[in-house]
Amino acid sequence: MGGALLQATGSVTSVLRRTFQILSGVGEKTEQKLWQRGITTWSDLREAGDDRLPGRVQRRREAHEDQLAMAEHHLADDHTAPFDRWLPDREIWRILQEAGDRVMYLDIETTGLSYPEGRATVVGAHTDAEGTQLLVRGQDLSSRAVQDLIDDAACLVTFNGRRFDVPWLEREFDVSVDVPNVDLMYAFRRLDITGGLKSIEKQLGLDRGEEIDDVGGYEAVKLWRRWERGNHDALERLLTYNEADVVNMQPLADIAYERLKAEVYDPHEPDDPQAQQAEIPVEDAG
DNA sequence: CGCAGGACAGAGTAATTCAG
DNA sequence: CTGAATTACTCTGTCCTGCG
Repeated sequence: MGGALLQATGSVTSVLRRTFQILSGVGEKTEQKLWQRGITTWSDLREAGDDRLPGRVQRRREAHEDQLAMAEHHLADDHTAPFDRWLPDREIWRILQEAGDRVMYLDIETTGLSYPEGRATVVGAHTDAEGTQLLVRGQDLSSRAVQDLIDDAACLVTFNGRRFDVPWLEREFDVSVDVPNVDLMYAFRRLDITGGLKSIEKQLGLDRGEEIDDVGGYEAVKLWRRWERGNHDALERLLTYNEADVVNMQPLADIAYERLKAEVYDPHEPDDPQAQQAEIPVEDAG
């Protein structure tokens, strides 16, 4: 695999640093056009002559330079938060690789679906750096603890968390969540993989321990009630369940990232004279 | 069971391309 | 070059989803 090393230059640059949709007036199509013309990184864009750029990009050059400088600046400081606002929602997954081991997989259990009748019972988080932390109501679950947890993250990964977990935490614990949130539900929906977390795990062949295979969301509510009535095992089971959720989200996120990258970026890779891919159709009419 | 917000469709506007 | 046709982007409004 001698030659692969040279080509690997391309894959070292994360998708986020190939992303032009953070720029004004640049959407999906314009970004693809840039990629196909061999302008694949931010520095490519800065160095490209006007003759290689679509008109709408030429005309916005000054604004784009400011926007790129801003993006570089935030990235250098590990501030991924602004990208959550700059990127169209469907592309927020591109932040994932940038956050490295500060990606936090987050999942909460509650006593029901609606607030404020329901209350959070377990807040579970998993990171490569810290492992799994489970905050339990009545023990170590507090606004402070939740805020500390979130402040450590450069990026959250949740399942339906944009609509459930994160707004819930913001309301019940009055925390501010100033980090991007990659919601795997939407990432997978984009890959035509639909269903709940457990269903998707199954579809992808990920197995959780069989002793909690049958635990669903509503079961988590009942487990908490049993624990409140004095059943110690019920809490153990609930915690095992929550931990499985946050731990399993990591491979899910990896799969989603790789597949989305393959779907979104790879088909628009520029023709590389060193890597003659015979199957790239040449259909450029201009 | 309630909900925020994502997908999708349609309309309106701006930019780009193309024929002549 | 010009005007028309095409393409891209943005905004608004509906519908629908999976969370415990």
